[in-house]
Amino acid sequence: MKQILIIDDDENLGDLLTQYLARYEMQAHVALAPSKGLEMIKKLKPDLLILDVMLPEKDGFEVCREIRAKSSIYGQLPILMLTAHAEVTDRIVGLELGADDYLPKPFEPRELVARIHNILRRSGDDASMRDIKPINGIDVDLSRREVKLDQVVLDLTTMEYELLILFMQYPNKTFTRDELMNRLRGIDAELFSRAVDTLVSRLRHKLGDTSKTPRFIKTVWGRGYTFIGEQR
Amino acid sequence: MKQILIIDDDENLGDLLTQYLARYEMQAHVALAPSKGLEMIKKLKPDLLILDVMLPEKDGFEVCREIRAKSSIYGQLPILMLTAHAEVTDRIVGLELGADDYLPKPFEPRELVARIHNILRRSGDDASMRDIKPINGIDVDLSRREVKLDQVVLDLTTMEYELLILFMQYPNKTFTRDELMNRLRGIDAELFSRAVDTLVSRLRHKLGDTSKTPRFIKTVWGRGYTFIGEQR
DNA sequence: CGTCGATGATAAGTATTTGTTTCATCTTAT
DNA sequence: ATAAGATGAAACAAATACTTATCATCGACG
Repeated sequence: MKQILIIDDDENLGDLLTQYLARYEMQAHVALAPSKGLEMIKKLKPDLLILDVMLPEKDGFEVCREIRAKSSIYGQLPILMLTAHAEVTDRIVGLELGADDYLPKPFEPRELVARIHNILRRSGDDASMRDIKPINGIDVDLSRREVKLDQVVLDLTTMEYELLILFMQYPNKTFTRDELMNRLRGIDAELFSRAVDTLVSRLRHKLGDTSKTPRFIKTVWGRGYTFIGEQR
Repeated sequence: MKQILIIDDDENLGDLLTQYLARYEMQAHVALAPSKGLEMIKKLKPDLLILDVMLPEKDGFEVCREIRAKSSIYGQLPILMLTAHAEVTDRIVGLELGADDYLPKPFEPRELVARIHNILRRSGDDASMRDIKPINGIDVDLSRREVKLDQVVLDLTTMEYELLILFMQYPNKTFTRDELMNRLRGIDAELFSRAVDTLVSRLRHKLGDTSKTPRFIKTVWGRGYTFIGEQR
């Protein structure tokens, strides 16, 4: 489980984030002050740091600079900064500070989760960054975001790609529509529409798959969908 | 048995829900006002809270916020909110409030039960999430919803799957047809229907079982059916 | 702004599952 | 052995869920 450290003096926000991230299999810890935070980094060895700009003692920029400066101590810890205003953002991400990403407050929680995943992926440490084994003729190159079916490159949309990745990470697992929606969009989505079905249908089509005699995606009637792994 | 607390000032709805949930092995309690509700949480330690948005004293959002804020008192109590209108829903589930799910009124009771199960499952507390021991060549992976018979994956329908799970949770227990009906469909089923027999027959067929010399499901004449555990 | 591609919603058509009926077969009690 | 009730399973009917074409909407991009 990913360990996330949050340095933010807003205790309430910290709690909420902790709770929210828990749903995505991330364990969050909160430090209310930078000094405490730096201490915790050494102990916890978190996988990612969420850093507020507005802090007591010294501001987030300072903290970020310090961490980057002392990389021998803190390593290449990925950092996501929370900015109060959008204007300053330019400087944050660039060389000057070395943060990996930023997010202006107020933000959508799912947006945060998306960014976290992004950063972890870039830093090559995310579970979703594990290589994906070729299955049944489908070959995925995560770093290039390229999918080949029987040596032919497929042109997939974002959703289609994400869905395929998700499926291939858990071959033979039956996903309910809720699960798929949640994993793809980060929150509990509306169930009233056939959005998932449509998406699956589109992906199937590009994979040259048929619902009747599926080569890849099997419909589990009354439950959801399953990506067929190697059969034995 | 799961304890569900309902905070809703509509006494009628509360009664109906209580009754309905009872069929699904959930004991519901109703609090008509938030203050009373918070009190009852402490006493009852419910497994889940159903929270109406429209309430006297203060609205459901307030209550939700309060519960989340005082997690030291209320713990990580899962919350399902009932919203009068669908528009606000985005904010409910997200970080801002920390509810686990929402359901716009009016809703189908079935839908409610489904959501409750979802939430309880996510919070890792659902009985249906328990592992099932392999018995006599049948291996069930609940998280994947996968059933293997002698290493071969079986293709079961929802009802067949549910029936098998139920059987395997209580090997050697003789279920009457009523019991099976009630457990599988959650309602008092008509006693003159042979639906259970048909279902058992179909499951047997997929298991390669025969009623005469049963390997798995034994008919207890005049009573019901028994799933055969390990024999010694 | 207007276009284009991606995604969401809707609905008609189709497929699958599940319930019911029926009848052959089986069990048990006379 | 026979009758009465119970069960098994096939065939049919009803309920339910899925597929996909089509249209609407949204956001990115020029």
